Amino acid sequence: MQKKVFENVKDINLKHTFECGQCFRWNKNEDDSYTGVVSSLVATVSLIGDKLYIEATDDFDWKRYLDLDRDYGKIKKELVAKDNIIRDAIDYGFGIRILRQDLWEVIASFLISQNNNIPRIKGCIENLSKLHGEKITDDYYTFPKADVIAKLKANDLDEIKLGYRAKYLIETAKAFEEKEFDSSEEAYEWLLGLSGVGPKVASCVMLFGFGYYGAYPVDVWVKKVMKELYGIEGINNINMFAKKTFGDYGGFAQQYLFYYMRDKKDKM
DNA sequence: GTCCAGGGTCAAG
DNA sequence: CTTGACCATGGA
Repeated sequence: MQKKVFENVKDINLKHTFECGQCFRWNKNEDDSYTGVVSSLVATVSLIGDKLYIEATDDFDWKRYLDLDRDYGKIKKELVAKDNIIRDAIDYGFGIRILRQDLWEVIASFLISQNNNIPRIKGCIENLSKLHGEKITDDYYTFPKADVIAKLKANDLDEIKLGYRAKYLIETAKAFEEKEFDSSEEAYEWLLGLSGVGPKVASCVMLFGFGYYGAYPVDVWVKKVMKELYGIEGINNINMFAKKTFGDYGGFAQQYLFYYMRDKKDKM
């Protein structure tokens, strides 16, 4: 076991970060810590005061993964300065941090997410890992790599119950490669060429996989929050507004708004 | 039984 | 460039 402690950590809350819909493999424990699979390790993260404790089966760059070097206080301040409406959403999910996740896992996960709900997405991903990932400990398996999925036939995924998404996953696994891009536009166009990847999934991958923080993924919840809080409808109007108002911080703004809208409904 | 979920594809207008 | 039927699955 590798133990690490990060002291004086600000602007982080584990529930906000792990349950804001950006990741699907972290689960809450009874003591409010979170256990999840990242890369090829299992880790448990707990936050006590401003100290972050991490216990993992292997060494890992947690500072990068948890984006600990970024000043989220500054980002929140600038967002509120440009748009007063987002204040409630930021107060609600004040501890969100955007994780630096593995590119392939993000592509595959959000491909599965289409027209699906988060509990079921998590179930699909867990079953996919159990069936085709590598065993780490008794209960935890790695997310299967693209070349493993690429070798499968459609019926190899039957018991995962991915529905029509199964063929997208295999086709995209075949086409996937770790690539370098000269610009974000080029990366986005490459993503749109993948099977089962449209504007929304590609935006999520830009944000969560490539770390392009100007991305503003629009799903049913963001549509809802844009209509109810801003009175804006239509994908083009939403995109224009987001670019104009949030600019390079669009991804952060989107996460606060998404979490606010989606989590809040459970408490009404 | 109907509606909905972090939508995309494809054909038609 | 936009619109709409269709796509599997399970929970509400």
